[in-house]
Amino acid sequence: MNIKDKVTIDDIAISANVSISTVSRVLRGNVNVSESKREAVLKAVEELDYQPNMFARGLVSGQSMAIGVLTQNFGSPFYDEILQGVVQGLYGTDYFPLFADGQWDPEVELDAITAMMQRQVDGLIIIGGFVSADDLFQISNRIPLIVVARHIPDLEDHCIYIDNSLAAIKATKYLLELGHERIAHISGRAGHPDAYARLTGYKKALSDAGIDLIEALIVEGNFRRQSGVLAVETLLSRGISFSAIFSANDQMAYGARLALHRRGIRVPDDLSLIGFDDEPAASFMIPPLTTVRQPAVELGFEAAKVILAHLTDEPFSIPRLEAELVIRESAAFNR
Amino acid sequence: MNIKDKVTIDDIAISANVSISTVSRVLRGNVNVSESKREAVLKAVEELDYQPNMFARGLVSGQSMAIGVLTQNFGSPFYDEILQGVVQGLYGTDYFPLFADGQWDPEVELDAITAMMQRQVDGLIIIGGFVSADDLFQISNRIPLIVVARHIPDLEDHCIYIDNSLAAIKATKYLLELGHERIAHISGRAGHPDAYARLTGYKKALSDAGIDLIEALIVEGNFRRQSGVLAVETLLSRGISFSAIFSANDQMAYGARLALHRRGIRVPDDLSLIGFDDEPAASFMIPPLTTVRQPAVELGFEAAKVILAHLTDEPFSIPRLEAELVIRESAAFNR
DNA sequence: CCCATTTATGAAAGCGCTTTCATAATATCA
DNA sequence: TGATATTATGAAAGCGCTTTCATAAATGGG
Repeated sequence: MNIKDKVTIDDIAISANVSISTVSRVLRGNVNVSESKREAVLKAVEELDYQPNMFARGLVSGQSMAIGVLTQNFGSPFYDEILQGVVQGLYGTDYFPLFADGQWDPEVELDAITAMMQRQVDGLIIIGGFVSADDLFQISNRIPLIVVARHIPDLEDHCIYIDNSLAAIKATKYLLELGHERIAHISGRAGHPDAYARLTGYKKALSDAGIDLIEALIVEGNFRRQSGVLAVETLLSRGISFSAIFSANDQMAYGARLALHRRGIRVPDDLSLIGFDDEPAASFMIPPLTTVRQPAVELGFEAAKVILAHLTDEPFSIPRLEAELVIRESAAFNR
Repeated sequence: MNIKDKVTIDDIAISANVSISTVSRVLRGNVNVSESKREAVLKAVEELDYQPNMFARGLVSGQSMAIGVLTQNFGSPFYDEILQGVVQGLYGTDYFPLFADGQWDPEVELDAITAMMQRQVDGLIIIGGFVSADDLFQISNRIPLIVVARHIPDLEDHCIYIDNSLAAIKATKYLLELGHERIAHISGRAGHPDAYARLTGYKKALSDAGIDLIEALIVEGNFRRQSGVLAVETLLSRGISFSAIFSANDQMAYGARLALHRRGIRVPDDLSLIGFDDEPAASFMIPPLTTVRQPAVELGFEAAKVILAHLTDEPFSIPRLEAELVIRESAAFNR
């Protein structure tokens, strides 16, 4: 058919023997066009395999029909699930998602946001990340913005997130109910709000139960698997006894599990282990991991829906989602 | 500063008291402009926080400075690693990746490709997928195209992939060397070329070793974890003895591992297990999974580099990458 | 110190599309 | 049947930018 040279609206107009205005009209489909011309145009479009140039279209309409989606890392199960939610939420609509990877680095994130805004995205979904609240605030009054899995007080009605502290309380409480008193905690990356909230929840649950906090039972991880093994090594080397571990995410729980395995410590017979996130892989851990489920897909899905509502001026409200405990086999009664 | 209304090149021109031509020139930076005006322009750009409209720029230049990247599924570790490679390969260049998720569905894939082409991407990287060779061929002579992790005979010099059959031979051979003779195989999704190639390699290795193929030792999976557990159930229910399993990917190996765990079959003591891909999580399986490593990140990185070379008319050649066996602890001598 | 170059700059065209505006064709009603 | 309201259609403007073209200013050589 056509080799290389792009087919433009002019080609269609000529081929269908109408003006470009008419071509545009049948393509947009919102104005009256006689049946005969409509058919002629459609036929020409078909024959020449015409694909409208979104740049030209966007330039005049001011809309790109694209939504920028900034994730932190392709390959991070929790974030990937949110992404899937966004994909699902946008599928079948006229909007196309433009994804970017922030690499856990505020500078890269900002670059990506700039690049997306230069590409005239009609809205922005930012998943987690470290961009300052200030910057986000600036962005939010330039373009519809939804922040997922992160809570920014000044941007209350732009944030879809779950209460991490509450979720951590659920996890810790469950361990408490199983009779564990000396519960270790592998915390998340220092300075990360989620890490902080989960740690806070852990402490709260303990104090609510009237149990004294033992600082030596807390080890700092960075949310990555390897830091889970390191954490267990550290914990063990401290020589304090404990019967359960609450890990601030599943990834580190896997690492912890491996370290325990190497030491011949059985889970849950000798030690109970509980994670956070409920990644798809969690139910395939040996033994299947008891964890706190974050409704990741829903988070992404809702974000897509809310931003869509934004763009179409429909009313909407930020949904409030909650984490729930998923009981599997990695935690058992203390004995 | 500026609330909502977009700053255009005209605003800069007025503010810097020069013509828009001059503004454009200092921004593009390839023509002489007097130092004083250059500074004035830069200052205005800074003050007004001007961000060029890529649509306008792309419309006239015919270039979008964007590269479309089609993956199959955000959250699929192997694909995500390739994506990371692409991100790394493109980082710091003037090109921005536009990602799309094909959802393992040729129709969705085609839609995504269309959407990206309408957005005038300068090049396309397609990772795996089911788009017909024919369609890909069409695409390839419209736009620079690189296909990753898939081999299409007619598009030899557009494909970056590894020899899956050879890789499967390595895995099977290793099991053979460990003294296993009755080796089961959990194959990948029916109709998938990689699945077929790996199955072929498995058969080849057996026949090379003079071992008769036992059809009942082959179970069909679909590359997902759950199918791994099903596969083991099926295998076990067939009542044939076997001392090792070669799974066509790591995901199914995890599933298999869980099923084995449930049955109380120890790995590797009672049964050896070997995977394919070497996902990041593989080394955290209990026990750490022996597997065939696909150089996923490199695959993506090279794809980015090759397409970049394409776009800048630099010479390049398609790199040939190979899989290698990663020996960990899930496979042991047969006894 | 004058004429030929070179350099800096603005005006204007044009990228592919949408949409207003004007006009021609057609339908509607008293 | 004539006047008016509707409907269909093309011409043209304009979206924000890059780049050619033309011109004015600066430079240099004899």
